[in-house]
Amino acid sequence: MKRILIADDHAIVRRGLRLLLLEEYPSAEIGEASDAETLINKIIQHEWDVVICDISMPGRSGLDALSQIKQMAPKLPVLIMSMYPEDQYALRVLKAGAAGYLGKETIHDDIIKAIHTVELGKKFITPTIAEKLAKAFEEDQSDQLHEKLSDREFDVFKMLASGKAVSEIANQFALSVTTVSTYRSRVLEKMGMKSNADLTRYALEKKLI
Amino acid sequence: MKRILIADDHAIVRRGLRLLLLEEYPSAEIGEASDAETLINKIIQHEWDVVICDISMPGRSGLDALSQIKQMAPKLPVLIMSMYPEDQYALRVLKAGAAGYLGKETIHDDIIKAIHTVELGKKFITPTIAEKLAKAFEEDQSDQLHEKLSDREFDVFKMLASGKAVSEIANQFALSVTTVSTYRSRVLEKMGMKSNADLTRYALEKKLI
DNA sequence: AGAAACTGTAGTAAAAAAACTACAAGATCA
DNA sequence: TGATCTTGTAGTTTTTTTACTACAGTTTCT
Repeated sequence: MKRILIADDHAIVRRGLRLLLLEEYPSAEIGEASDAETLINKIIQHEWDVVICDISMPGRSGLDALSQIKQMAPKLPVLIMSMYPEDQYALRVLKAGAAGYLGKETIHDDIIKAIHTVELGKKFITPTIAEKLAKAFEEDQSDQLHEKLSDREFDVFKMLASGKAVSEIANQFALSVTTVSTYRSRVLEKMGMKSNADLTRYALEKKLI
Repeated sequence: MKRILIADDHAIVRRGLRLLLLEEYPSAEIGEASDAETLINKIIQHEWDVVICDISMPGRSGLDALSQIKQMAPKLPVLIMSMYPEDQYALRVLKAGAAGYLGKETIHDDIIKAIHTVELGKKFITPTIAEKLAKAFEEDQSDQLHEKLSDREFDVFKMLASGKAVSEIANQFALSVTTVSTYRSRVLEKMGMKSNADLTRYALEKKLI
């Protein structure tokens, strides 16, 4: 009698997933949430065995929700789904505590396998991701976040970290404000951070400024 | 043959000051600037003995200009004028390197006296300010900037320093965004800082977060 | 007691930033 | 050698932030 909670903003996806799961576990209890808030509430109100959560719900909230869940219920396994291929974001998601990453190539069997795996408290790692993990580990990527930045991104990063406004930076580099803004987004994305203050903290810690 | 540079955005004030100065120094060379940029340019182009600068030129630029001047020409004495009474901001101005603070009660004689004083490389301090200085010193105010904040301001300060957005804070305290924004302005003003990154740095240094 | 300053609060309007989107050229991986 | 990623760049639209301003209680000097 599994209790599985699905979070995705597309009703179609939820429906598909539900059918797929019921096929395997006919008597399972399936919950649905269409946004991060509902997801959190359902987790508070009820116990679940596994959560399957799309990362790109409205408002970038997949990762946010994940960290919130990890605080509230550290043991509840959360499988993160994504429409993106198994790129570097998979690592970030795992770092944030996900029990597994289901990329866009994921097929039926993978999902069932993933559920079995994470229920045992283990992580579901596809071979592709395993390799990335190994590489990341070797490069100690997690400790040198900023090395993943391109030159331009790094410039922008340093200036943001020291408190410069996007417009100031644009001015100084003679770029459009939106360009600098895009760099900022990428920097935050790549470094898995969400505010300039995080950048400042990081830079201070690493003595980059 | 004194060379005095006046910076104020009101033509009337510049004119009045010019006449007043010429009365005392008939052969003085008087320069005028109506905004911070012009002020900086005139300082680059020409040597001056004293600068008299209003603190509230368009865009909060009085203090900014002062620190820029202090970097370019550390020895050039800058007298800061202000329409505000000699309150706590006088201290901030002095801390930023001004040679003296001329408040709204300043009279003719004070200005002349101030010029004489600062030309000798000394600071022009009125008794009122001297007292404030002493008190500030005693309280080591300069090292405990955050103690000047009110409770609400301090709350907001901490949250800003840890990277919360104004809107998040407003939400959490159930206040209007503009209210929180006002607190932010006051915090920045009181602490003599200009960006959230400064707050973060300060808070980290003092281990407040 | 009275003036001046400080605090908590918010509206309006203007400015800035963020999210999204797009695209071409170069890098890379399979 | 294609397919996929990354990088540099920017426009549009939506959301946030900021600058000003205001105002009524409190507190604080004189």
